[in-house]
Amino acid sequence: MDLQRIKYFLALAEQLHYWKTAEKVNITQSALTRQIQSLENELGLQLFERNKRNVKLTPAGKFLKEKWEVELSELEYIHQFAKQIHLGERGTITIAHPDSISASIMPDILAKITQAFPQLQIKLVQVLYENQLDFLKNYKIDLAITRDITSEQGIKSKKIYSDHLALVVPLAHSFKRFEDLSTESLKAQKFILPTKDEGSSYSEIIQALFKSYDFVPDVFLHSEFGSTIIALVRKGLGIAILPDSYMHHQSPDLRFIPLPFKTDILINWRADDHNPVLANILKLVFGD
Amino acid sequence: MDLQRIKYFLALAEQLHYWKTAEKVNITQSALTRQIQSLENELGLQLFERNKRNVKLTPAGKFLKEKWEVELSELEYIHQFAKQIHLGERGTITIAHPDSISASIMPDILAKITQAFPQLQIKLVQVLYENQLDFLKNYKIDLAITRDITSEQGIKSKKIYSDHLALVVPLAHSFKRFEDLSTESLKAQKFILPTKDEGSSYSEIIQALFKSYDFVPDVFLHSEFGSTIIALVRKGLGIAILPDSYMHHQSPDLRFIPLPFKTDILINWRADDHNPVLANILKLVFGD
DNA sequence: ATTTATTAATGCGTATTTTGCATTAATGGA
DNA sequence: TCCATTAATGCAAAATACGCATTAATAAAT
Repeated sequence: MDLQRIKYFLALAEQLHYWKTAEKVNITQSALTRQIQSLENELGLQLFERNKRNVKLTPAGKFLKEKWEVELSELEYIHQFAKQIHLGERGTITIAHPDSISASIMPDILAKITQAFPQLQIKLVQVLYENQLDFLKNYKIDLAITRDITSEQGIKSKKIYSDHLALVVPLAHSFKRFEDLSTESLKAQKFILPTKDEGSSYSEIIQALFKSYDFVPDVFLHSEFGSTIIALVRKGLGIAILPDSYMHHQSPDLRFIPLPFKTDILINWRADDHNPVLANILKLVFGD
Repeated sequence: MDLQRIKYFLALAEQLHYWKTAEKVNITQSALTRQIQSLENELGLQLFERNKRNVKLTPAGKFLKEKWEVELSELEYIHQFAKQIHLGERGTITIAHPDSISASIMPDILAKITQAFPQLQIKLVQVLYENQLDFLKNYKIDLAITRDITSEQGIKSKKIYSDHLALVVPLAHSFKRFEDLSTESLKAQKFILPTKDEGSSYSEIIQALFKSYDFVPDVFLHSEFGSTIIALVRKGLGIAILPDSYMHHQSPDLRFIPLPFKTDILINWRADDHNPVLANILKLVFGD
């Protein structure tokens, strides 16, 4: 059954006149007659009660007019919706990102996305560092924003930002500026650091930092969660090293002392992911 | 857009394999390929992500699979429903009938209808005698059961039943049997009779009855409603003449004395009414 | 009663679309 | 590197849809 036929039927059901209807839908009266006839045959019922003079809907025709009108407009809506999905204007994308950037570049990225594609549904999730790539490969997330470089097969990555590491100390602490730091003064500190992850490029940078001062830090606590670390530093339990993105989190009683070490933020996605939503987002993020 | 195409799409979306699907839906792989292609063109989007080796739904395709499945089954249901309307198995019919038969032949008729066509919706209405034909012609009712013969243009009628008139008296009344009646004894009675309607064949029969006894009755009250008349007789306010169908109404303290006058019950409908529901009901009522 | 105007159905030739067959081209696995 | 698999495509045949002209039925006008 052709939907076009149903449209012809609806037009005729409105006009109840073959000639006028045929003209309106841009076919000849003969074609219209046959379209209606074949529609009737296909359904095995009569749609119109007609003689050579008058056209009138049968009860079944009246019923179908009402139902088909609804059904067709539903279909039209569905097709529009599908088109939007095709164009990547509609759909869902799940993004994992580290806590550190949730107050710095994430708001910018999200603002850009929602402005360009207001119909998009974005799910933000927190994923442990070690799970990020697994989740990406297993379609649990579509986009992973990380500080780690990966050379995994089938995953594409691109740097979108880089920030400096910073030493985080309470306001009252004796460290005020970078120049206050020395191997001696650092050795005396208790450190709160991120979980040391084998092969994580982020923890390698931190290790490189300590190596530049040529000592092994006294780490009394590891945590994967920046906000936990910040809370502990604020309580005076130690000092930390964090990306200076955390400065954007409101922490009035802390001091961030920038260090000459940079940490990159990368965006990772499946190379074979053809979801148009992803393509749009990547275009948006790299576009300018 | 042909619904058949959508069915092909759904089959392929299930199998994700052109050859197997083509075999299943009884066309060649080449035809299926082209059907999907033209569907994609028509919608302006891609349904499958495919190379020479694998077939996979795109996000839009996945969305449409779900939606179309629902929509198609809805359409199928609608078409079945319409078919039932066409066959007169489904729909609404409005019937007017006199109060007198609501406990005699109406239950039989209604039982027959609901048994044969359980999906039918029947509306019963009470209409004043004088309005019956008007309502019928103006599509306010579809079937009028009356005691009056009509020769109205465009209305068809057929007798379905006839019952006797009966004299209705309180049990204590001196009239016990038909033989008790005489012109003299009748003259002494007070009568409660139906509204005298010009040209109504029913009131003509009652007039004929009195003429056979050769007197003019003392009518102290007219009412169109049989149940009102019965209530008045029970209170001892007079005696009445009613169709003996009223015997089926529970009236323990009344006596019905059958009279040798018959009154017909007719069923009336519009001659140009092609509603299949009507045809079915007429067939049922006259069928046996 | 007869004529006229209107209008849905239909016969027929043409144009368009769809189909099947055979072949091609791409791809994953041995 | 070769082979098996499988979606796409060229082409001719079949099916379908279309428009034109005509027909048949009917309501309105005379």
